[in-house]
Amino acid sequence: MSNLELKVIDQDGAAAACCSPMVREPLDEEAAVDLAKMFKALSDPVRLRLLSLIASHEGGEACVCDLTGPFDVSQPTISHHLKVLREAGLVGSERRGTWVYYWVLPAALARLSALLQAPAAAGGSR
Amino acid sequence: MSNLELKVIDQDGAAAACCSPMVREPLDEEAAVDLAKMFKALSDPVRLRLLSLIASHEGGEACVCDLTGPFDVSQPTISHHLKVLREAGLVGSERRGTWVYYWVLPAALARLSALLQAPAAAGGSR
DNA sequence: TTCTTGCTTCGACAGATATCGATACAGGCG
DNA sequence: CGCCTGTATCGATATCTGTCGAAGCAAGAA
Repeated sequence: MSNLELKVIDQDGAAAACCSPMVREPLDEEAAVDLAKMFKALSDPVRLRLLSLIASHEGGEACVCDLTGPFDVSQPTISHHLKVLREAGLVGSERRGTWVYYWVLPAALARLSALLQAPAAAGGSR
Repeated sequence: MSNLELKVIDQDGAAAACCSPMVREPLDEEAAVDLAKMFKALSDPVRLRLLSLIASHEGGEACVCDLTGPFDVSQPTISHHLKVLREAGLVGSERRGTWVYYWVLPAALARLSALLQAPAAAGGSR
């Protein structure tokens, strides 16, 4: 295997530096509790789709009115899921006049992504 | 913000090929349901620690007897969490004589990691 | 065989979660 | 001001989840 270290490019100087892959060393309990909250926010199909809708929306943000259409659930339920995503630190939001806009916080996703970096060829699967 | 594009270094040419980042295009419902199951398996602190314990264990695998010690929960509970991880496709297991061994399935982690690849500077965070 | 050890399954229960309709709040428009 | 629209919160409820102790199963030892 190459001797290149995987380097995650430092985005806006944030995140990604904090978390080496979990497959390299055991997580301590405190970190596990923290990370589990974020994964829990991702553990619902509606929230996953909301997140991807927001992220892939033009300008990187979307108002709630753009988000209620594609789903079969009621508007209060969408609002609930957005709150969960917000409280998990995965999205930010702001009211602008009549509408409320949501956008993804990339550092949070990057943190989780880095954590799950698999060793692939490294350790061998068995 | 900088105009640098975030480039994620291609690690060992593996994974990351199957799933483009969710921030690029909306997830369809079927994929969301499937992925949500995996994230749900990661949404518990005990399971996160179990996974990292298994992955970082010598040889890339660990028997259940190695996994019960570090936790405050009962052994049946550990067994339950291992089952959840297994049914989510995140780990494999095999009985070898007296002991049962678990190992991480790197492709599954890689898939999730790729999905969460953030565009960072690309779209702009707001 | 019987005993012991390692692990899984079972049954129960407390607490969390997803969902809804109803209601409240915030802001723009007459 | 009153009304309408967009969004959040409330209260209720059915389902899911994490946890336990007890019991079951598998494999080696005596």
